[in-house]
Amino acid sequence: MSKISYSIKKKEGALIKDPVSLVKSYPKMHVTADCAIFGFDENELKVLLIRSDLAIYQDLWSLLGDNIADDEDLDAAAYRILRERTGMNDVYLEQVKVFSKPDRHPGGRVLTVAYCTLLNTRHHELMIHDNEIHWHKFSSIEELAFDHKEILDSCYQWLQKRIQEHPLGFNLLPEKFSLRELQNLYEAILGIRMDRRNFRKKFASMKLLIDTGELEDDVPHRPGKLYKFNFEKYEKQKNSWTGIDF
Amino acid sequence: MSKISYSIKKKEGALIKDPVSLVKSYPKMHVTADCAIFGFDENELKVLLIRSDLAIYQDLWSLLGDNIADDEDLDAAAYRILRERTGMNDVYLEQVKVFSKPDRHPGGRVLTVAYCTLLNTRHHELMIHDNEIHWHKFSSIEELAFDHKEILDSCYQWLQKRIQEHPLGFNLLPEKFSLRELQNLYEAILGIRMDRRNFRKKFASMKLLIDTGELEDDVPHRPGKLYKFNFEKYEKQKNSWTGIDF
DNA sequence: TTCGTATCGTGTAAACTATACACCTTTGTA
DNA sequence: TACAAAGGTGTATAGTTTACACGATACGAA
Repeated sequence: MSKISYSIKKKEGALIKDPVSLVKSYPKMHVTADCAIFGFDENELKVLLIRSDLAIYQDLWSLLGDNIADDEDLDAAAYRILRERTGMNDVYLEQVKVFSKPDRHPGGRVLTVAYCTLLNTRHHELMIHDNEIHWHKFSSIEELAFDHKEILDSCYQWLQKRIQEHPLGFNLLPEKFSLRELQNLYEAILGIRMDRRNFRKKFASMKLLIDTGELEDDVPHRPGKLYKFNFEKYEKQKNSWTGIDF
Repeated sequence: MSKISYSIKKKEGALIKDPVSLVKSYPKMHVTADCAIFGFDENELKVLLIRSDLAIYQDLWSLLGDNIADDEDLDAAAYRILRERTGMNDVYLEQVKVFSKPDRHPGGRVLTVAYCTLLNTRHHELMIHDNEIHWHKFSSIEELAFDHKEILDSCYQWLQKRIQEHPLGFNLLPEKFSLRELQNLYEAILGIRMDRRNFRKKFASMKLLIDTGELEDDVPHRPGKLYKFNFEKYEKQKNSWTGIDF
């Protein structure tokens, strides 16, 4: 039984009137948020990494992370990290999992909350000025500092699962995109090939795509129509949403 | 930008040789684990709650929780809480989400990691000796101490979703159970009625039920067959598992 | 012992959904 | 002008899900 277990409080018998001194008697630990920042570019899933500044992880890369400030909500901390590093505010971001192995950080016990972040690299690339930060192909990332490879793999699995339940993929694409780009994205993330006609039918039946009336203009072949994702309509119906299924 | 942001470290230029003093400079906070402990009894979903010992939450109940010890993994902490309160070791338990609002605890900032726990009440009821702890009907829980109602609701939503992807429900049932009990469980958790024949077909097609050859012996009508869940077979195939779908 | 009640156990037809598959069109480039 | 590359579309088949009904069995009460 832990030395600081709940049962100690109960032995006092009477109700506790001073929660502040109670909480002060509890142990504290370091807490960070780490963001697995995914982008999609040249038909490949990319991850934004920073060069580790710890000597023992020399030449290794790590996820972007930071401490949680004393009065800061975790989601706010994750948004702050994104804002500081990419300059962007309107980024899709979701909490994935806490990583808590006592020895996961060489500097002592640090608990970290993993966030999965999806953004469009084109939209964001110009705002990154730190040349220690780069986009890496997800498929060629082999080793990272700390337990960040494990965290990244968890976030990728989370993404694979989540993208089949909700249309998150649009956060990785430009505002206007062709159906081919959309299909390439799904194929890259899920690691499977799909039938083009069936893929189009599936998205057509969701009725969440808006035909912009525009065409691609930078392809060396017949250009496809450009669509926008109907975020508003999706927001309205997502409570009764049951999944996409590929 | 946060006062304790990552970028401060980078200004030093050279690589950091002493991660321990680096980490010591970070802020610390209190961290707990709270368990939403679900049971199933009399065709109802139940939750194990403890009477709050804080005066400001007098007459309110709360989830079972405790601090994380300095050298303790989060999952280990959740198991410890379960072991201390129910006496059980072999309980199904999964991390759900971190709750981090700065003002969620009246005694100061306490970050908590929510765990969803499933157990069979019959198997465990005798081992609970603390009379401040009771099973409550999930459907009649209206207010809890702290933000525990919000946490419980998140865990319930997690359970509803998860039980449609993986056969977790068996953790809430006795070792041997009838198909009617199994269906009652799913109907209670999902809040829907199902066709008995289709429900049976679905589970039959999974081939994860073992016919014990025994019959119910405490029902005032024709007894049903008793089955066991084939945990071993499920463990082997769960990596390639794609879902149940009700 | 018999009857009423509650549940058990089972199969099939219809509706729906997912899959496999091919051809002509459009654009750009050589 | 013809070749290369992808766009855009429809249909038939297989597979899955749903809706639905009846005889059998056990218990309890009269």
